[in-house]
Amino acid sequence: MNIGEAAARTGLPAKTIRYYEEIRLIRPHRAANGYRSFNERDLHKLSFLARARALGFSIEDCRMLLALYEDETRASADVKRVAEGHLSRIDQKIADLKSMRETLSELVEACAGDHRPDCPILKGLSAEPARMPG
Amino acid sequence: MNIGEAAARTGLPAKTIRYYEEIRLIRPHRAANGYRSFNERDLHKLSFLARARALGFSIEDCRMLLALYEDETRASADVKRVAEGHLSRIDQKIADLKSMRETLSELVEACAGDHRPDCPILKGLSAEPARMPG
DNA sequence: ATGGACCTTCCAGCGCTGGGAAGGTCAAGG
DNA sequence: CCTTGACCTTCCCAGCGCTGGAAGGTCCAT
Repeated sequence: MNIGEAAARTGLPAKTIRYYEEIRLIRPHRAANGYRSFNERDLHKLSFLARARALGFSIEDCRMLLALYEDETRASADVKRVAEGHLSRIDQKIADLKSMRETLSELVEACAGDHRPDCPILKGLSAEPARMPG
Repeated sequence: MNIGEAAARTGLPAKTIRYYEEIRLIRPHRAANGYRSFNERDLHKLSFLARARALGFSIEDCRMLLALYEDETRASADVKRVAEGHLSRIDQKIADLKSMRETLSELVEACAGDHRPDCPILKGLSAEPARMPG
């Protein structure tokens, strides 16, 4: 099938599929007219990529996971290692965001949000953030 | 002072400071020899930017916040609106990451992580993710 | 005069698309 | 047979927010 149908069936934009081919994640055949030609195997790989990307795996993680997916002799430990690495990166991001959220919401709550110029948010951004007042 | 000292005192890399000038967030003077020359006001703005960026504000948010910071007649409501917008983006990101984390950790926990090829993580990525089995 | 630390500009790249131009190909309809 | 329009192709530019490197100018100490 052509790229349009592959896009429709995997939910990935055609642009993204071309990009995945460019970076050698997939290697669809070419028809005589030069069009990419996708088989069921390609579709599976694309769907796999779509799900892995939706879980936030980097492209390089995806490349590794796809290789393991295709390797019948893999050890599940190898897969698990990749996933655990990603999990800890997610945890780190969540922690960072929560910390930002904490600071920011304190500032927002302290701000009257009216017509006056006095603003704790700007004060907080212009001064070294004071530590817990206690 | 030169860019090196400005970098040391704000904690921002010199490259980043040059970039901020390029996108017109700051406009340091130039000395006769062509070197950028930073005054205290520039330093304050750079520190402000460093803190705003550390809280995850986008460059465009920073541009807006900096303009409000410099405008003595601002309304704190305008600042608050920017901050609240950012706060809700943070909340959305946290929610997304938590959702990823949830799915991923279920898969990781189900994986034996041994020498055998059987792997629930790969299975989960290759099949339509099953909804709660209940 | 020389060395090295500093400064300058410009160019390219990261991951991951998205947008759009310019052009080839195909199937259907007049 | 020719046109229309949907599809496909490649290529290049843009964006985020820097970051790296190359090539070269400036300054200061020795």
